[in-house]
Amino acid sequence: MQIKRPKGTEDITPAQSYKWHYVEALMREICALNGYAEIRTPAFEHTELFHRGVGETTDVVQKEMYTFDDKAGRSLTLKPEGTATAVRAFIENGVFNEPQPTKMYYFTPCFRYEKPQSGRLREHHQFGIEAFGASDPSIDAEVINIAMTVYKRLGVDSLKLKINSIGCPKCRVEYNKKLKAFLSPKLENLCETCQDRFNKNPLRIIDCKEERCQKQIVEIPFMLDNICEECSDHFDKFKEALDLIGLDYTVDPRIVRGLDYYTKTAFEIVTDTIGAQGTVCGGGRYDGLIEQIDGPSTPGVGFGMGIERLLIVLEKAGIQIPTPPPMELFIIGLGEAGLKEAVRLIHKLRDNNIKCDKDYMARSLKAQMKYANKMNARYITVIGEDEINNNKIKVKNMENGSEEEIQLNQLLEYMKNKQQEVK
RNA sequence: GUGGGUAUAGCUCAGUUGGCUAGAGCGCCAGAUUGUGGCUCUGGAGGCCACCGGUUCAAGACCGGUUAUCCACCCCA
Repeated sequence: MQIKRPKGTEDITPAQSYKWHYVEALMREICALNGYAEIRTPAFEHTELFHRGVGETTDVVQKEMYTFDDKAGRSLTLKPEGTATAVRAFIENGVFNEPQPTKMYYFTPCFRYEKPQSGRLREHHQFGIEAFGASDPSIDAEVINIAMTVYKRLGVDSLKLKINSIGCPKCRVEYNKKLKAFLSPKLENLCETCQDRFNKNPLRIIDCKEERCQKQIVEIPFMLDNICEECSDHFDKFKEALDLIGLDYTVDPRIVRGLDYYTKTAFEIVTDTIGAQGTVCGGGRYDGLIEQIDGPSTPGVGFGMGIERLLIVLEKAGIQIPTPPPMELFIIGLGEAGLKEAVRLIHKLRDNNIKCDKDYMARSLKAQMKYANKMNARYITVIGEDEINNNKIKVKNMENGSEEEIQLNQLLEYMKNKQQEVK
């Protein structure tokens, strides 16, 4: 039986990887511009990190984690998301001793044991950023702007930004009371999951898609209408900052993120072009998280952006990612002497940053021409006995078919000039 | 975890009410008088028709199971 890739995973083949390079390079550029530096962290962590960081009541922790014991009996878990790890590394490496805020980004695989569908994998990749140490609402807006800028620069302008405030622990206590008071008379009309949510995390009931639940909660009090003065003030200034940047948004009191650590700002960037899984970026503020996992009391805000979903958005929008630059020169060696000269030359040219190649398949001249054409080589040259003896070669422009005769020992200079012309 | 769709060449797919030596396009390889690509033409390689069992004289087609994959729910990026 042929071995196949595990369910919900994807291979990124050489013919596809340039797309990843392109979007990652763009993300790095935008991060650098905004003062965010990369952090690289392990793909797995002690399981406890996610129990404490992501939250016991979340679906992610309850049923989606890839957890296993290593040979010494430690419980480890493949990262289901990026923020908890970033926070752990921030604390562990004492990064809070450096000038604040700490602004960083990462690319990471994330693993969740889910049933795959369009835009949903068991291993997916996230581009994420986190800003630690600042509670200023303008940094919430900065974080979101980075996400929006990535898409904007790629040519996507059809996305919608939805924002909400889900309060802080202080106002949430009051709100939960209010929620429960509202819900308890309707409790038996709610679905099973919501009845469970009622005790563990009533806020999530707002998010339920069950029709019977939606019917019951049309007049449910929203967190947004019940946040404390501090949170309300933060939300106002946050919106103001979005306005100053010029970002369009809609306030959606229904946004409740699925991870427990969020406070105040919560946001989603959504599209309706890629199927049911339309959230292309999600994030928010998590002012209690760092303390929660034994770090100094430090506010934070960040997002995760799914790279696979981003690529689907681009594909659906018909946006072409630029292909890598073509080969400058393909050298066709003929005869023993010509083949040797081809080997010598391609390495000499490569040492001088000329992208070039030769045949390795013992192909005929014609077949090599065809191959060079398929590789989109800009120039080709044929080198055999005569060329070597006379020190003269013809370099052919593959775009227009024209040929120029030059001296063999001038090939490097000739190609350098051609390279200059392009730039 | 629940529901529905689909499994035939590297890729995209045909295969008529069960009757083949299982096909096409693209891609790959080779050639079209021996040192010049793209277009065209010719040829070739490549399939246990997902797997296991059943019905039948006969199964790629029908039935059952398994697995994989796609889509949706839940949830999320």
